[in-house]
Amino acid sequence: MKGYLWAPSAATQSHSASGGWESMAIDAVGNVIEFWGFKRNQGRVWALLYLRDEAMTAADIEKELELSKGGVSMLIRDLERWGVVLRVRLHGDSSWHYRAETDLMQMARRVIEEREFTFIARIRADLAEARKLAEQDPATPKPKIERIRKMESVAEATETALTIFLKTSRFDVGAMFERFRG
Amino acid sequence: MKGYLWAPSAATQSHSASGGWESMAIDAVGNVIEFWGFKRNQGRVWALLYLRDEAMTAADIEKELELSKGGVSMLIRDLERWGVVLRVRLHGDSSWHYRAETDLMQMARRVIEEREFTFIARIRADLAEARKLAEQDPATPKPKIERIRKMESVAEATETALTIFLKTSRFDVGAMFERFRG
DNA sequence: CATATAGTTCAAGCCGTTTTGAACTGCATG
DNA sequence: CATGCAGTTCAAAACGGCTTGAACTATATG
Repeated sequence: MKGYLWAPSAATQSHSASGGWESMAIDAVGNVIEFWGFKRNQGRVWALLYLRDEAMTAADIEKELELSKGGVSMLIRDLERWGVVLRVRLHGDSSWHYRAETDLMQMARRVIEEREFTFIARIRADLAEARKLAEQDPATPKPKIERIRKMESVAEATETALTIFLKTSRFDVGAMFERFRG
Repeated sequence: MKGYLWAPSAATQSHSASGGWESMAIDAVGNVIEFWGFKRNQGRVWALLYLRDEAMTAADIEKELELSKGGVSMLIRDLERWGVVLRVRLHGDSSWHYRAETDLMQMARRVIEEREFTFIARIRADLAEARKLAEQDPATPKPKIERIRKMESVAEATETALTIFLKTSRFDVGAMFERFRG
């Protein structure tokens, strides 16, 4: 959620990728994924592998996406850890090849789930703690405590939004309805 | 959506604000708001004014939050522009005083609405354009076009999620149901 | 085992964003 | 109209995250 300044759309063309449209699509995925709080290039690597639908070497990726050796290594490590890229050994070749595995959305959901929820939970805890302390001090005026409570509700709303957000990314619409039924 | 590394919770204590709990609450708000893609200190300034529930001068804010003169000026300008902080002239005093106005959520929704939607719309347009070009080239294999389409659906899902997310922040649950009814 | 090539690590550099602080503007007051 | 204080502006500094590339490790091959 930080992307709000933008280079002209058609600007990033011609790289080394086949058609201009291929890198256009790849960059687009990079942008969505960055929006979700991941690195742009993680999205680009995944998109390249997914689009090509073939096992590529790190050297290939490095060349196509104009990234550094070390960078590719780290990006792939992340993607592997998240299970969206698979490392395969190809018949006679001595080097590793990489292949896009699952849908990106799945991994985005999983990672955001563990990452952002702890984050929001921490904020909520801090606010709860602050309110507890405020309540303990008899000098604190009642309305002030009420305002802290209001602030807590902002954090709660954020958490709710995030929950729904993740549920949606799972396309599990049913579960979302349940939330408002109980 | 980029906050995932964190300093110890109890660390930021004791500033100059009255109780430790006050700055704890203020920082918490700063963190939520940063999560939504705004500046941490925009959230902190708003939170201070909201918690105190009184009109404060820029100098007060500067002191309480340990910010620079210039910084406070710019932060307040932003908050004013968004309509969450109001500038008032107090009886005999020659300087301006500032007061928290609306609920933060409202402004977050408004700003995100205009900012993030254009962002996602642009990504979708790029992907659509890429697919169009791919389709025009007869050499492009059908499955590849299908994969671009799949990528488009990721962007679409993101947009949907964002919509629901904003609707939720408006607590307009009814409208959200409509979305899946039509 | 020597050599070559693939892959990893991490300190240093780069780059975009935020903050600072000094110069400046505007305004009220004596 | 000189003085002082509130508020603004903006270039430079600080900060933080990402990427680079050189040194290093691991692995395959003759």
